[in-house]
Amino acid sequence: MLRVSRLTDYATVVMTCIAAHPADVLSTAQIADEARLELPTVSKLLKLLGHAGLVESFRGVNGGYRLARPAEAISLADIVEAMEGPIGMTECSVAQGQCDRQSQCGVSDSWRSVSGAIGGVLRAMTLAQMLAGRPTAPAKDATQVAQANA
Amino acid sequence: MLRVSRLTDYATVVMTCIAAHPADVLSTAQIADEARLELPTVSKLLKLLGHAGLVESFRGVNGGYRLARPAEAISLADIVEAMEGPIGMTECSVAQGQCDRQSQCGVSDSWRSVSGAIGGVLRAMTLAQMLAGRPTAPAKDATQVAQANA
DNA sequence: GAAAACAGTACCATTTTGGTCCGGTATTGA
DNA sequence: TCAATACCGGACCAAAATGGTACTGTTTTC
Ligand code: FES
Ligand code: FES
Repeated sequence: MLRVSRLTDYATVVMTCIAAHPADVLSTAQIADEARLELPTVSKLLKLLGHAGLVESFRGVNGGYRLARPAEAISLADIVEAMEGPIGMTECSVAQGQCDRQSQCGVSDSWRSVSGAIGGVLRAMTLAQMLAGRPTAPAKDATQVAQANA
Repeated sequence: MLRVSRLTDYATVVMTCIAAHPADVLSTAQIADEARLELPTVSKLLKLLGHAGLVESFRGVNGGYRLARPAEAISLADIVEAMEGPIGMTECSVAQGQCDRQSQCGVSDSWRSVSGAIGGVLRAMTLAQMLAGRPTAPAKDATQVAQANA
């Protein structure tokens, strides 16, 4: 179904919850409650997101998490990459030289091209736009352009 | 890694092989040989592609497969949908109402938007372009537009 | 009617995913 | 000082998806 993993979906939910309280440091329990997700799951998500530098963590009593940058400076691509690693549509295109067919294979260049385009779409969607929950104009423009080119 | 399944990758290889011989009806064995893939695997792929109406099949001696439409009229989106079903980035966005969080969840609209944009990118890449193996200008344009919007 | 070649389906091994748990460490504050 | 809070880093497991293969049936040609 060409889908993103469920954890990645949840990660966006968690990030919007955190972004909704820009001033506060929220504990995992608070975030889990607000996102309506299980606490251990949220904990795992936040570890990944922290590792990617998207959230800051604070230990000890009254510890928790906070966005590391303003929501405008965090894109959907950042979140997806934090959860799933680099964006590449095919195995061949990331593991350069692993596929013994690559020399004769004419499609790898095309796949790399569309991977880049999809990365662009993901970069165009910011956390701030997701928080607003509105139609998000830029992605729509990209759709129209792509369709016009087809 | 936000990747398409390996079978889908192989499907594009198989489709370009078939497209390279627009006049002939190729047997599964010939296609497997040309694509350097295992015969049973190619057989499975072609069955799927046939169901989706992308290739025509002919039974009996000297049977085989042929493109159902010209390569210019087959997009990467067609192939991906044939292999993986409808393009939707999240489980929630396809199974409307399955997710009990949907009412409070503010991100589903954003995901739907990017799913549409990504569908546009996939629709913009035709089999003919993949066959040419060249940089494929349209997808690049889409990338630039998306990045400009970011 | 024999051979060629696709159709359908069932099956299994492996990998990936989703989800949970636990011992360790840092911070706060009584 | 010391206990409570809360993140950190793993290990761990069950379930699902994936990929690959095999087998039986049907259609067409010669
Ligand atoms: S590069 Fe591996 S199949 Fe194309
Ligand atoms: S609609 Fe299911 S998590 Fe957003």
